[in-house]
Amino acid sequence: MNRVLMASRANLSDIAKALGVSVATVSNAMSGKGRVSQELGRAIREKAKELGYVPSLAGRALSTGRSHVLGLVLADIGHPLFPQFAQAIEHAASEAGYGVLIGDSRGDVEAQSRAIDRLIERGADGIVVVPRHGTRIADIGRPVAVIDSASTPGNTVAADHWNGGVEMGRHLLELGHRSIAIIGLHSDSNVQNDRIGGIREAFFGKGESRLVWIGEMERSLGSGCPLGLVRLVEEGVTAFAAVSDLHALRAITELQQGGVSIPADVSVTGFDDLIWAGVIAPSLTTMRMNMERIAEIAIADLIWQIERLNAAETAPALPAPRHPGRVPMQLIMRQSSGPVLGRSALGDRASVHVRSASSTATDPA
Amino acid sequence: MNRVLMASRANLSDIAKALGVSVATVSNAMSGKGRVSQELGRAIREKAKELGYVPSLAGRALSTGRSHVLGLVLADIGHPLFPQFAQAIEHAASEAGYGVLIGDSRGDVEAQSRAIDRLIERGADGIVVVPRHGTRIADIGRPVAVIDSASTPGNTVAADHWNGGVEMGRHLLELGHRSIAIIGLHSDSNVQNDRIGGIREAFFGKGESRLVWIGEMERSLGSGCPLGLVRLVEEGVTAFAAVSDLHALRAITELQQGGVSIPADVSVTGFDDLIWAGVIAPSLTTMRMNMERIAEIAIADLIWQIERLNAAETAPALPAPRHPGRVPMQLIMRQSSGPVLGRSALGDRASVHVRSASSTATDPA
DNA sequence: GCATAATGCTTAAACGCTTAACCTTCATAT
DNA sequence: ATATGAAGGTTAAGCGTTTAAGCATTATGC
Repeated sequence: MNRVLMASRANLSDIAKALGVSVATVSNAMSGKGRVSQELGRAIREKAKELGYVPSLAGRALSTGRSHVLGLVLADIGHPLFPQFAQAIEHAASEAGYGVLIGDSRGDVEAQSRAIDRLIERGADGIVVVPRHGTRIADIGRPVAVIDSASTPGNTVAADHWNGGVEMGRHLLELGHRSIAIIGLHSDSNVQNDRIGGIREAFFGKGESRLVWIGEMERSLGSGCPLGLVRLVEEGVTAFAAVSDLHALRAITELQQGGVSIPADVSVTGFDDLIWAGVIAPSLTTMRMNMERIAEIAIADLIWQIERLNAAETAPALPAPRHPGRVPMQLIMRQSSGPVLGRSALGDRASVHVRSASSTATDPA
Repeated sequence: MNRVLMASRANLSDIAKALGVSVATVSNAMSGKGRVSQELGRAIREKAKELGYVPSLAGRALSTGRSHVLGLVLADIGHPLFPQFAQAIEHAASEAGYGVLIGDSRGDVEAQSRAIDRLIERGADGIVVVPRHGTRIADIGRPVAVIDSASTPGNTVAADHWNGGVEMGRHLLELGHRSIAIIGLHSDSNVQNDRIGGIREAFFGKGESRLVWIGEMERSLGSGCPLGLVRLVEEGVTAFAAVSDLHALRAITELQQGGVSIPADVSVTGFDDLIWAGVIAPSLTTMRMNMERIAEIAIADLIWQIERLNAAETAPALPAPRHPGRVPMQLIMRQSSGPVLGRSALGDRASVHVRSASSTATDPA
């Protein structure tokens, strides 16, 4: 029965007492639900403001059975994209009057379910999950919105990774690239597979694309091992399309270290537009998700589910807010991708050395 | 009065009814507070498990006035370090039985206070703040733990950025570097200032250190502009100590693009050990915070404050858990820092040219 | 002019939990 | 033998909100 923390906070009954009305009336006036006269309503709201009234979420939660809190579970909370997610989700949720409780799954699949359970126990009305690659979210007895990839079963909304891939492929084609290497981590991520699929679709019949799986190489050569990209350049690859900025960064530094100039000698592109993408040299051409939109949709869907549960048998059928499900990605063109220069891409290492001087990709030297 | 969401959840009274005892007894048995016989206690806990009892946080919160939820406000939620923070805080809080509600301040100072207010309104028992540079946290009427830098007023706990700087400076000195450039963003970040101060302290009397402020350069040259680091190399700088991996990355790519080889020609070091620090080429030598420890301390302090408020006049004085306040940082040695090679650092661009693929800014042509 | 309805408000119960206060019963000290 | 106290419960109040139901009072329909 501790009153210290909440000390000075006025509650409904304070307002009621001050105005000589009943608590119920005050509640009605504040929520606009019951029947209250115009003037009394105004007076109450005024008094509320005057007393600095802030509704007690705990009281409300107890009474309504809804906490107005959403859980956010990122499978890989360590992922650099997490901030963007968190920010977008928090914003969208907050706009809708919900708070966001974070859950950590420490990367591991089983822990993911535990994290979800914990959030539910804490009273979350619904959960937003960005699942670990290849995980299927078990049916917990509460609304869930899954953000992953359109090809993930149960997916609610996602960036259109496939089309993003297609666009990225086209971008490279337009620049004249005909032989590229796609860099991915491993094949059990739906997101990556979609992106790769898109790129390949764009290249189908128009160019050659080979695959570099970082995961496999690291399994045999150890984490952080060189990817042998310079050799690929010698073999004629003129562009590297990484499915994540993280891998693109790795590629750029490895190539630069190997004396390959970007974008003069080869182009490198990424995905996600991570925070540093714009400030490295050369700045990274990448494909960006519309997080705000994705978050909005996920939250809207979640809230719709929650409200539907409430309406239950009462209302016949709340109209489902049908959304696109796939949100377009946006190509951010920067310096790391450029036109293929007119030279035999193969074996001409000497010219690479000479010309690479500056990033003036157009220098005919 | 909606029962749908919480549908099947058993409550204390269900257990009480099933066992023919009073609710209070069940509550006591579960919390271990009141007086309950061994056997009854066991029986109750058993029944609770059988019925899948999960305490209602809302009920408890309403009754005790404590929500067991902490707020986390990152000034710059977009910062790449955020995931680490969030993860560590969530873990520490969760261990202590608290949930973590996130608040977004969208970078801006005034929004930071609003975010804090919102969390308080949502009933957070206390707040963890990683403030925006140079912000002072106003006294909200609730426990706060500030994580920033020891030189920030009101700071609760922080990595020992200064000593981290000293260690980094020593590391470079040991490698033979006598002329370095320190790269920072702007001078109103206490964290950066501490790091810089430490590095300079190490170099004091033993070598020369100059400063590069990215913020200033960008103000005149535009965001993402080149920092002119190659020129500094020509002037004799043999190492760049960035106060953040973000800037180190920028330096590495710019140097590599300029044909400077790392670590053969110059060394580059960072701070924070961001996720990609280990996989770029060359992998980045950096200074890492002990987030787990910092989070632990912050949470412990917060909970202590909360409990003290509860104890109020009751107990005379809970012993304050005095903690170090500054948590040591750890040097992660990787490939980007190496010994100064035996050559005149100045003007010997030829050797640089030969070894590195290309050059431009330095090309005498 | 009378049944009916709408309006404006109050009463009271409920949500699930905690906790102070009280009531037995039995063991121990005096 | 009687006061004392501990042990093991129970009762009941309270946290702040919502909401169904009730009750006057005033407006509306015919």
